[in-house]
Amino acid sequence: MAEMQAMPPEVEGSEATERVLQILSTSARLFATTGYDGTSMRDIAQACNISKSLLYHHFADKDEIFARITLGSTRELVQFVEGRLPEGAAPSVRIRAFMAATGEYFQRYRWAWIASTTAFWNDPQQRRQTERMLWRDRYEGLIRRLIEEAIEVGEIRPLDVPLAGRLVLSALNWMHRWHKQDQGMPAPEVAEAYFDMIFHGLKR
Amino acid sequence: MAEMQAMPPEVEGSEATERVLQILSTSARLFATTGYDGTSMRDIAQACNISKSLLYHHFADKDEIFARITLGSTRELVQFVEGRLPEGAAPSVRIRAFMAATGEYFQRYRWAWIASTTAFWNDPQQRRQTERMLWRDRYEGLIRRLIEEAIEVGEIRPLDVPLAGRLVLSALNWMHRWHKQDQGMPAPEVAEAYFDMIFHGLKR
DNA sequence: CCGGACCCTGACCGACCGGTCAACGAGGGG
DNA sequence: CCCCTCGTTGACCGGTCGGTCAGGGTCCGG
Repeated sequence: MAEMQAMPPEVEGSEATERVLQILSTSARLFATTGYDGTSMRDIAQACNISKSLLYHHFADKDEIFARITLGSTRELVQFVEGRLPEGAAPSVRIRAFMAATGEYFQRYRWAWIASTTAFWNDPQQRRQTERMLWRDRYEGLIRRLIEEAIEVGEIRPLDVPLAGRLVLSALNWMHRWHKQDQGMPAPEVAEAYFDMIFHGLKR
Repeated sequence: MAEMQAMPPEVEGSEATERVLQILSTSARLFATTGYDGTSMRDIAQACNISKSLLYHHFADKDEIFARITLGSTRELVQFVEGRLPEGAAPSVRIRAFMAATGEYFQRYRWAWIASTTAFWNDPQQRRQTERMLWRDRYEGLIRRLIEEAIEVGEIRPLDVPLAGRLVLSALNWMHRWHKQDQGMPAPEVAEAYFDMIFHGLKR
């Protein structure tokens, strides 16, 4: 179950030819492992076994490749997670599902996820990142709303909601720094273990 | 209290001239904001108002500047935190102090910290990072030992210690992605609030 | 058979990269 | 006075960067 795929479904332009998909998934892996500045167009072309010029036939420039990956990945993450929240369930159950779904998304689309979460968080000149930030805000807004609902129904004690949300997201967003593919606990289980620790507390 | 300083005390070589310190602190800020590959030696020289050649008079190459920052910062972090654990106190109190001290270190040496925590985590060719990794392991070993002690004395329920340690470190290591200087809650308070959430749990 | 659309290529561009080098001026000891 | 050290500089190096360009090959509709 839940094997790793190259890229999330880029439904948008519906112009996802094989070549374009190859370029995107290869670039995602390179961006994730060596960073944006550390990945040259020559590197990408070579890893795809195509000429550098062909990259510019399919994409306007390096930044467009990167933006496609990060924007697409972030948008899909939100929709993926939203689609996996059990409707009508208790808020705490939905928070747990939120975390597990994020873990599963990370496991599936590892490279795109890593490229995305490590990207330009402080770039003064927000390139094409504004739309991506909107999705990111929606993602963060979602976990905050779930926490608020849990407080309202009395499952969670009153506390600093933005900070609690950041605690949850920090645990998830830092996973790529230590979690290995096909080794140790699967990411969704890690996410659920995190939930249990955070929800019930470490205290005996 | 706890105002920000440029660089942690680089006692080591005792050759911390003003110029060297200026180069290190300026480089740390640049590396932290634009990354290693995104920061050129020309950028550093210009930001210091010196010639590029002078950088090579004080340092062998770009990598040495970076290694000095990350290694020095990591080593100092461990010693800083170790020196702030109240001896004889209960393990949970020491865990709280561990987190608060890390928050304070982040606040003081912000740029060096960020450059350090975002550095080459997956570099295949470990440049001069091996010694730094030793300190990093010692830091992670420290929080794990504190958690184990808390379990032994019954303050914390039996659980996956490495995972609990990662939860704590994730919260701290992700702070730089959202915490702003001189705005909002000071970093040590954030760290303590994190501890309270994790230790007592969100559950009502 | 022609023409255009679509993939695809190698040669090439100016800019910038990390790093080197010879030399200069100031200061101090002999 | 000379000479040596030290902080400092601008000119320069080969190589790589992101990006451009003219054109080749192939397939398909007219």
